[in-house]
Amino acid sequence: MATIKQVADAAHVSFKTVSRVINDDPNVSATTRARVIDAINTLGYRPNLIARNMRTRRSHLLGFVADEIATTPFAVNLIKGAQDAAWKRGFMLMIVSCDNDAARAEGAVETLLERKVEGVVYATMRHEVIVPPPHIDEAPSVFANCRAEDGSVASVTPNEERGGFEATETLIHRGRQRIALINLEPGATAAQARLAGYLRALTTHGLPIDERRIRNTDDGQPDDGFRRMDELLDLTPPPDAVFCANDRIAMGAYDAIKARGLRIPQDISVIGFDNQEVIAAYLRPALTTMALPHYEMGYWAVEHLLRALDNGAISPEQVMLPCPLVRRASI
Amino acid sequence: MATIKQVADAAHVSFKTVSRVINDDPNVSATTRARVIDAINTLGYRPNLIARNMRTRRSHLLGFVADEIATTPFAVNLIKGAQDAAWKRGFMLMIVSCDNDAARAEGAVETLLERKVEGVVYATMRHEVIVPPPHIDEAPSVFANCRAEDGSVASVTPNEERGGFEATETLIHRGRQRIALINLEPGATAAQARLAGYLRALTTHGLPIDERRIRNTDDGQPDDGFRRMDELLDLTPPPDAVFCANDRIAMGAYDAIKARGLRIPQDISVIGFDNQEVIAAYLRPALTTMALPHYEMGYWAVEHLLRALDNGAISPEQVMLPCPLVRRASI
DNA sequence: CTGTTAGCGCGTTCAT
DNA sequence: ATGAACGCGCTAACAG
Repeated sequence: MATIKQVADAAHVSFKTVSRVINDDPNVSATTRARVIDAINTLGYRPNLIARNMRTRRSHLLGFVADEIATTPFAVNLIKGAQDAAWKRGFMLMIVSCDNDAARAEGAVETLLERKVEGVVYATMRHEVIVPPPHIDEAPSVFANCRAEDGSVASVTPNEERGGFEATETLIHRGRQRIALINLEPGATAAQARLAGYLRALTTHGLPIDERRIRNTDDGQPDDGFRRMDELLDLTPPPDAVFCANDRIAMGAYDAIKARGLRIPQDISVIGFDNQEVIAAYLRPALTTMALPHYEMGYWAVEHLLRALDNGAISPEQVMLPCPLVRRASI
Repeated sequence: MATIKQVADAAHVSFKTVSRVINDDPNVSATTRARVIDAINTLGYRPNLIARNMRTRRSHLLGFVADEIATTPFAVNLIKGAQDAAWKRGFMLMIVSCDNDAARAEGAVETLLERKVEGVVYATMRHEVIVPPPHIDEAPSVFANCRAEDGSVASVTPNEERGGFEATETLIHRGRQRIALINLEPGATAAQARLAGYLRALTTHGLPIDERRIRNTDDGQPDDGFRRMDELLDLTPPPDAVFCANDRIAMGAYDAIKARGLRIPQDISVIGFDNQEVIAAYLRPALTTMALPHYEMGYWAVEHLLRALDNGAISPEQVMLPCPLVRRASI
């Protein structure tokens, strides 16, 4: 690999002049510049960013620590958003998944710090309240899709309550009156907020709250959705719409509805949550659902980090991003 | 951030001694070592890997370039496999997605090279034959889930033919005689091989090949699967099993089968391909399918890279990994 | 067992 | 407009 010095020799200038050319310093005559560029090309020279960063003490590197990266396809959008924001400013991401292993999380943060990342985003695959991994405070950091209990670290999370509200309101605007909710497993951070939004929508629109129409799942999976939907259909009168707190639940609900010979959306409207594409877009009829803003969260997290680097300080903002409605054919 | 020199001062030793302690050099007396470790801890010292790497000329960094990262959930397993293999050896991954943009791919490779990655894995989300991105040959590289037409670069891909063979054979062992195939869109690299495997299985087991039972899709999506399955069901006699060349096609086929009041697997067996979890595991009944070895490919790619670094040379092996059968309830 | 000197490839400071 | 000397934080090579 050619060095700056070899280029300098080839171009018969000092290596400092080469440095100037690389960094677009105007104080180089056109002819010298041309000669240097020529030498760069013939030698296939490539600046050594490691060396440069060591000197400038800026790595243009951001760490991205994910609690895990396997189960859901959400990671991908989070990363994509983060990367787009970083790439635009000439930053690169160093991504580590720690598979829900605290030791690995700590190790990841330490390694990233040793590699002189200028900031760290810590992302979880499920919306959660977390205790920050050790040492993460040694670099500017942002939590994506999760937040610290004490709000000490900047965070960006989905506005679940408003999502729940709008999902329910969409059903109400559709003219539905007996709207059921099949909620997530009670432990999930999002469960409470989505329920709260559901209740607020009913109240706001003067609809009665019927406890029998509200069900929890054990694990938020399709089998659960099937069973709960089946129970709801036994009610008299049965619901004319159902808000499934995630798309997998909706997937199971579809089967239960179809098994009774009912039609979606003519007999019953279904709305989901998460916009898990492979499910939502492919169900028959395609599922109307609330999208989780993963891409936007990743993007915001990195932008906030970059802003902090510009300003020399990071503000511990707690931002919530909307969950937009994705209209398909199920309501 | 404390430096090695500050630690040395605090411990009243030369900075070289600190260096020895950090690198587990045995030539340090126990008492000195203890004193140094003490200083390290009180100062919160963290070695600067940038500086170390500059000196040792080893970055312990691997580049991971993905053609895109958004549409399918496959990226995640590829990355996970790569990361696990890297982490085990103290390497980190620098991941870039270039969104099918050639310019971005070239830029990504250049940036990675400037950052002194010791090797690059280039991965595609769909099994493909590609022309290598420019400059990638400047570092040891491996293609994952794709290969160069001329075999000049090491590659690891799924054994699609054998997967197609085993999928079909599984159906045959189940006692099925009239096995249909709904294949991918004809342009897909995997389409030919999966078809070849299907044909070989029929031939091997002395079953006739009936052209009418072989259908292509336009885009490999559920709607397509629905239509093709519907056509197949019009045949006399209808197939008693169907090999869907991906799980999304199978998803559509399920709907077509159920719409006719037929039962899976009693009336007709369905086997898929890809093991796209959110679909395969959640369909009712759960879909038996062939898994794509994404994790394994990512793992192999990095291991091969690491082997090459150990050996000082990379061999352009063209490895194919098996697609294991995932038994569920649909056959 | 410990310390000294040199230098990795660059950018910064100052001189010319 | 160009160059020389210096140092970023660390390890290698050698000395003691």
